[in-house]
Order: sequence, then structure tokens, then C-alpha cells
Amino acid sequence: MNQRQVDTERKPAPGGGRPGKNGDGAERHEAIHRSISDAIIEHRLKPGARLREDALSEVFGISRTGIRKILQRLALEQLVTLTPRRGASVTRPTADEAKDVFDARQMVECGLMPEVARRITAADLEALRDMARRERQALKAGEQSTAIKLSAAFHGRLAHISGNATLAAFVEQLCSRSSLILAVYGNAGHLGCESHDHDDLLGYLEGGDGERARAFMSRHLKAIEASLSIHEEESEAPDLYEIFSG
Amino acid sequence: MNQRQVDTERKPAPGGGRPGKNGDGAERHEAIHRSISDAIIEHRLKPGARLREDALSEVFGISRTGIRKILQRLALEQLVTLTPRRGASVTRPTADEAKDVFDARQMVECGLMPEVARRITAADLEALRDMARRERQALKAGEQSTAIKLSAAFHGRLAHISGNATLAAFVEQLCSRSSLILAVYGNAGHLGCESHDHDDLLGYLEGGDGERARAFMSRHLKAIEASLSIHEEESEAPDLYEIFSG
DNA sequence: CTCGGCGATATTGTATACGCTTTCCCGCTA
DNA sequence: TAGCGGGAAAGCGTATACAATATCGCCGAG
Repeated sequence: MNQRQVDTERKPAPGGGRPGKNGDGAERHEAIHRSISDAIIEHRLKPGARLREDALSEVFGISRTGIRKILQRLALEQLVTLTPRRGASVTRPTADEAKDVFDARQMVECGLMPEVARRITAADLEALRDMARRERQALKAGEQSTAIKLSAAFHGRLAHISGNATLAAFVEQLCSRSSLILAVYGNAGHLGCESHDHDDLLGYLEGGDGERARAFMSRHLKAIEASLSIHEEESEAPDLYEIFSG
Repeated sequence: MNQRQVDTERKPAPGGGRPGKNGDGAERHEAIHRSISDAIIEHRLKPGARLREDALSEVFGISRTGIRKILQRLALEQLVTLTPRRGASVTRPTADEAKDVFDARQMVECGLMPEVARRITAADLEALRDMARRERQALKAGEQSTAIKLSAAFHGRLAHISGNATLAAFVEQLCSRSSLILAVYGNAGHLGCESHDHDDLLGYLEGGDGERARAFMSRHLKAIEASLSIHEEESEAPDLYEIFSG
């Protein structure tokens, strides 16, 4: 009776109901990946949470093979940590990693702003304003999960406008990791991005002022980083090496 | 009789010779990954080359399961392309991708130089000088494969000195992809990095002149990019849509 | 009462088997 | 002779089975 399987994407099993006989599993894998990824980004899966292969395969209705593939991809994206004989768990970023991620964002996202200001279109602005608006709404409604995801999506979308797919993908990954960092080091109730920062940024971009947008983005990211309380909470693995032999 | 299996790392099969019974397969996977990765970076596997799972599993003496895992990782690193029902092949970068990669390198590697100049130690300098020397030797000896790999390793190592592991990993990935780009768009006989560029760069870094190092790195990368002949050779998939329907 | 050893269980690692899709070759026909 | 269609083979996608190992609880001894 533990057959309760969530269908990630309403799909009537075109193969006739027999699971996994039709070859179009690629989309399904993609959907499952996004499903788990979203759950992590939205903090519905907290850092440290274990992700057992059996459980996931049961939930999503595919075998462990497919789950392992997805888990490995998530590991390469640094969202989950794969411990050799212990399985997968949601990554708990260290303080050093957090610093690295925000330094990287500082360099790449700020560096992208001039080009974004040059290329941004009216349609882009409209879509981004809508995202910013929905983010504020979610924040006001207390739906932190939605707000976090929208914030990451905003930054990712912005990066894509630069036209550089490689850097945009990197920024997206950094934003996902930032979401994890917020989950560990963020203060409850104080979300990363200030309410009107994104709107202000769009104003500079609309005016084509790339340099001002860059400076603002820099302050924006610094503000997020400053709002964190990074205190290297070493709950597990108390660093005996460092305490004694160190 | 087709049991000729290359042992990537001289390892006497501690399990007793029976393949894959001991659980320390992680190192072996790592070794196989590096083995394939190196072959691609050194152009012993040329872009477009097909990588059949059966053949690889036979060569390395592990089952297709492990090969698939490695292939998927290589795909995420953009070194191989995974076509849904057609298997894996060495990625053939498009002209757009090439531009993106070099723009990304321009932003990240140049941006890293000031911090590298601040942190570089005498030991680092010695190691890097040795790498540059070996690269020149290889180039002189006509061993392009070795030279290419050493050049990528030089840039990667340099990035690591910054202390930012995230950005360093990104740079390493970009360098690997650059190697592929050279294989497709590079002119034979003219390797990417000029002979003495790396030594000159080390000179600036030793002097702690981060800004000059940044400017030099920028010229260095521009020179490499300019040496390419990017001509969008669309041998396969002649873009009928674009030709007719416009 | 606490600590150490031991066995049962749960969970991952690896290999293999099977089905489906694609591809390639060969014969057929116009 | 060239184009087309069918069949056989090859290769990928998925699931399942088996083996090895880490974890956890239990029991006995000091």
C-alpha cells in the first residue's frame, strides 16, 4: 500500500500503465530532477537531510537506477553530497564555501551587468518586473519558499540576458547554492534580497546605465552576505584533528 | 580474446583478480574519468568521436553501469555530448560556445589575477615555472598533446591560488573546453598559448603587480582567441529550416 | 553500571538481463 | 541503375538481482 507515487508531471503513462517501458524517460528524469532541486532550493528539504535511494525510487515510481543518475547530477551541481557508502544528503555548505560562492557571484554577476544593460529588451524588463512583483507578494504572504525560488530565478534570468549561456548556467548554479547557504546561515524571517532591490536594479538597467547597475548589484550581494550569520557550526565531525593535533 | 583491458592505475586487483568485487571502485572510477578526460583534452579523442558504452566497458574492465556514470559526469562537464538514443560522442563546440567560453575566461581568469598576485607563494611560483618550462619543452619536442594538457593545467593551477575553490573549478572546466575548441577551430601547428607568455605572466605575479598581471592575462586570452579560425562549419544538419523557411 | 564485542538489518555498489529504438545492409521494383 | 522497403543486428534505457558494507541494537563481562 506504499504505492503512493507522485506524478511530477501529469502524464497518463502512454505505454499503457506498465512503468518504464516507453523510452521517453528523459523528460521524466528532467522533471524529477527539477522536483528535487526545487525542494532543496525552497528549503522543504533542509541541509543534512538524507535522501535514500529506495525512498525516492518509491516516491517517483522509477527504479533506483534512474534515481542514482539524478542524484549524481545533483551532486555535481553541489546541491547534494554523496558520501561513498553512506548515500546522499542535502549539502550543508561550510563557511568557506559560502564565502567562495558569494565572491564568485560578486565577480560574475557584477561583471555581467554592463552587457545585460546593453542587451535588455522591453519584454525582458516586463518579465523581470513580474517576477520581482511576485517575489514581493510571496514575501508579504509569508511564503518564504516561493520567494526564495523566485529570487534565485530572477538572478538567473538576468544572467541569461547577457547572451553568454556558459556564464548564465554558472550563475544559476551559484544561486542554487546561495539558497542552501541561506538555509544554514540565514536568519529566520530575514530573506536574502531586500524587497525593492530588484526593482531598483531594473530601473538602472532600463536606463542603460550598466556601470550603475554593476555597482548596485555589488551592494545588493554584499548586503545579502552581510545579513548572514556565519559561525562555522561544527555539529558533526567536531574536527578532533584540529582541536588536538592541530 | 578481447580481454585486453588497460589498467588505468597499476593496481594488482586486491580482490583476487575477480573484477569489481572489492568496494573501492571509487578510485577506479576516478582514474577512468581522468583517463578519458585526458584523452579528450590531449586530442587523442577528436571532437565527434563516438564513445560506445560496450567498447569502453570492455577496455576498462568494468560494466556498462560504471561507464554510464562516468559518461554522464563528462557530459555535465561539457566534454562529451549525450544524444538520447544515440549514445555519447566527444563534444564538438559551436562557434557560439567558443565565444562564450573565452568571454567567461576573460571575465573570471582576469578577475582572479589581483587576488592571485596577493596570495602567490614562492613554492607556487616554482611549481608554475616548472610547468611552464615543461610546456615549452613539449612544444619544442613536437608533443602537442602534452603541451596542451600542461597549458590547461597551468591556467587551472593559477586559478587555485586565489583560494576560491568554486571559481577555480569553473576555470578548470573552461580550460578543458578550450582544449576542445582548439581541436576544432585551432590552426595546426599554432598552439594556443605563446611560448613565453606564461613565464612573463609569472614575472608580473612575482612582483605582486596584480593589475599588470590582469592586463597581461587579458591580452594573452585575446591572442589565443584571435588565433582561432572560427568559421561555423556546419557539416551535419545543414540547417534546412534556416535555409528555406528562413 | 558501563564498555566492548557480535549479529541482524538496512542501504548502497555493481553487474547482468531484457526490451525498445535506431541503423544499416540487402534485395526488390520501377 | 537508382530509389525504396523490409529485416536483421547493434546499441542504448531501464529494471532487477546479488554482494559487500556500514549502522544499530543487544548481550555479556568486567
